[in-house]
Amino acid sequence: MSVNKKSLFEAEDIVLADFAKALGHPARIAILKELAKRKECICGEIVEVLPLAQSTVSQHLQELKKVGLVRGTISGVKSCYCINWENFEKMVNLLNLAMGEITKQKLEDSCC
Amino acid sequence: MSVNKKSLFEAEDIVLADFAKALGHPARIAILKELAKRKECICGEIVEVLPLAQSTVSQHLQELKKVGLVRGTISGVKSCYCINWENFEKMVNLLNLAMGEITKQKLEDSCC
DNA sequence: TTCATTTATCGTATATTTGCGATATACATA
DNA sequence: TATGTATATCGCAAATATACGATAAATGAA
Repeated sequence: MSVNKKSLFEAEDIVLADFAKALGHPARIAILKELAKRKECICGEIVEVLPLAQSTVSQHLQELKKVGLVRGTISGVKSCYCINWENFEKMVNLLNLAMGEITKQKLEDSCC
Repeated sequence: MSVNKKSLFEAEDIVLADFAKALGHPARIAILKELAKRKECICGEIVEVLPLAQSTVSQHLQELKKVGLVRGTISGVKSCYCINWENFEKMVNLLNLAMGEITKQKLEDSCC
């Protein structure tokens, strides 16, 4: 891949693809579910629940942070993670919009 | 990555992650939109629309096929692609379920 | 101050993805 | 039959993702 062609696509599709990619690993889905379920959202608790090394979990957290689905603040030795609801809802809306747009076109007779 | 740890997660999360991963590239989102929009769904038309080489588009199509979002049949020289609505709707349902489950837990007071 | 704890980051290995050109295959048509 | 067209697949290169252990940084506790 000498060049990355992603930028040549529609801006909306790029944003949605980035969100979807963030959901594209079961560890990150599990993390989001875990964050939603808890109030404390401490990193160590997530590490305990997942079958991965601490450094790997930290990496997945950074990735979720990168696309804005998760927010993290340091409170003493521990760090506190939680879902960035504003962006999470933005993602859900984008997903619904795109999937809805596609579904709307569903025809009585598919050609294959 | 000496070992692939994905199989250690919840089956539902794995399925959803696979679907999400398939949506994780703007080319594949564009392909799905294009397939939904057209009746003929011929590969060449998709190649024309996308800023990618024919072989690359073919690869993306195969990936969508692999997760079951797209179905392809050969009709003469040309091949005919279309959305596999059964699986597409399965994906939408899984997405809604998981995202809904997470959103439901949204608390008045986020800790960070 | 010293030690333990928590977490991020670095370095590294390996796997997968992305992308292209070249080529093979299969059909349609002249 | 020979030729052109459409598409899949192969081979390759580069980029990115996945995963871990080791280590650094920061804090809290003894």
